[in-house]
Amino acid sequence: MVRKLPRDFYDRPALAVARDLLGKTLVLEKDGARRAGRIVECEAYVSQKDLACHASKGRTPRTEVMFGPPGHAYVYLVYGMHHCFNAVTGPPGLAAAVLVRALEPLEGFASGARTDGPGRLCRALGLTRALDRADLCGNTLFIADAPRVPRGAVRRGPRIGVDYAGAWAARPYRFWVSESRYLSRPER
DNA sequence: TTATCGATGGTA
DNA sequence: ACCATCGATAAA
Repeated sequence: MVRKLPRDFYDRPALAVARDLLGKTLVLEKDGARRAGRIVECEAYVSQKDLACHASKGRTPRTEVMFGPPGHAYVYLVYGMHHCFNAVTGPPGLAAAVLVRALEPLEGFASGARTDGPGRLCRALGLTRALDRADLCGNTLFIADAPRVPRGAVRRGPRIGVDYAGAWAARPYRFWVSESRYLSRPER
């Protein structure tokens, strides 16, 4: 059994957390079933000033968790049907999070289940807003430590689907493991 | 293969 | 009215 990431891991800038989450293992234990996948793609939403970050519109019931302590889940519904999972980062008062966009399946997934894409991975895990605000240092939903992905295997580029965010949309806040076959967008 | 489009509901 | 998406369908 590998070590669960401690709260300190999340208590850093979202960009650092995003980069370091590559290679780590996202685990959901539910009804005695354990599902786990290796994070191969994620995006940082860095602060309230980040126009692509949901918290940029201020503190609301939905975004409240991002303003709270690090190491909690922010799970929301997009387009009326897809859930997206984020890990809240940084100290209380700084609203930031990392969106997990793709997993390499490791354990417990139905055969043929797809984990490439933020909506698909949540569906494959059975992860919904029931776990919004869950403590990632708890025993249901957490991220386990795993070997660091070497610098040469990490790529970064603009985030997906945030063209409305002006200059923020162009910033290279998306990180992925080069040559993974499980990316939400094929590489090259 | 790429391109386009509709589903669907919480949020503001 | 707007989406941090996805799957189906059409075109080529």
